[in-house]
Amino acid sequence: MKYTEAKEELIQAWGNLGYSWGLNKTMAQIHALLMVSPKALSTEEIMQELSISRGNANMNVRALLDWGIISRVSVAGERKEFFKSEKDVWALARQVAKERRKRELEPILKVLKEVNDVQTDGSEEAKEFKKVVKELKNFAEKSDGLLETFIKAEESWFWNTVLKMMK
Amino acid sequence: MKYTEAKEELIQAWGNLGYSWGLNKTMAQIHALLMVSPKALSTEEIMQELSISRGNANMNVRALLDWGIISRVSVAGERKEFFKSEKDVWALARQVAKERRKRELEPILKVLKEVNDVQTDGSEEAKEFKKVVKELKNFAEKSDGLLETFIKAEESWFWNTVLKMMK
DNA sequence: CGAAACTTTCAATACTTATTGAAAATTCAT
DNA sequence: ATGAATTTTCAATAAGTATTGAAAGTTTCG
Repeated sequence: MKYTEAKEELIQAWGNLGYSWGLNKTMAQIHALLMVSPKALSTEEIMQELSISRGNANMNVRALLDWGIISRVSVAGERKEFFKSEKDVWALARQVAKERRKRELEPILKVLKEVNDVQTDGSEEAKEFKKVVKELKNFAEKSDGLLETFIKAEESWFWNTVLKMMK
Repeated sequence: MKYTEAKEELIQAWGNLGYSWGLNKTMAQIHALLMVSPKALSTEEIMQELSISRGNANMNVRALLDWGIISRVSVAGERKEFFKSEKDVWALARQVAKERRKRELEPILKVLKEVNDVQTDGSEEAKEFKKVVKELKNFAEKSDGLLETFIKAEESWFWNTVLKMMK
């Protein structure tokens, strides 16, 4: 397989994966592009490589900056901005986990806490409801704890521990 | 807070969470409804409770059956089908992990393997590309292993191990 | 300051995905 | 086999999301 094809295919696949990680397709593709690029790229170059419009490039670059997984770079003698990706996959995963925790887990935890002290009228429905909420809350809290550990963990420590788990 | 409100809110919140787990909103809401219901529900009842059409209910119920997180139930003396959810949150999480592994991780692993033996023309771009692919592949494989362990694990063992990790 | 270089915004529009509801297909008791 | 009960399908359409591109805004430098 030739390099250009391979690059194309990787960007495509990364686009799909990123999508299921909660990014959108273009966001994930820009990210993939910056991942495999040895130098920082300008908006122009991103537009070119992915055949997307200026507006699209701009919006998604900013979203990536928001998520904290790419950063701005100044190039001496150049007026325009360049962007580079965090290349450490581990750091990237942590960042994504952090964002998703904030965006997804926290809201449901809030609801579960609220809903937990519902007034039970003694009906079977209400009893079942309470029971389920309690279990969900327990699970969500444990997951939250696990995620937090992951987010704060050092790479080597984490994988060592995980490897032990997997034995 | 009253029970009916609480139920409403939980279904809503679960809908959102489910969505970010890769289900769609209605799928997740049907699931939430079945989770909190002490008895199995018919398509009619699902339509009623969530104010959705027959077709929509049918399609999403089937998708949930496909994912293996709800099941059919026969009720003596009734001709129509009833559905109930797996209520064990843990089993549910495992099932979702399994599906997502199949749908998301496996395809990217395939691409990474393909793309891994690209012919490097010696350019800096190609070298960087190879390096990044290698790292991604390594990460994806480790994640895959971890997921597999999770999918196969017993609940108590898993949380015990995780709790140790979190110390 | 003035104007070229560059970035951001956003209304219009294209594209994608979800939903409806009625018709077709299936199931099942008689 | 018949037909009532039930489930499934699917074309039409609604709703949601992403993308464009040109205009407005900002920055930088002579």
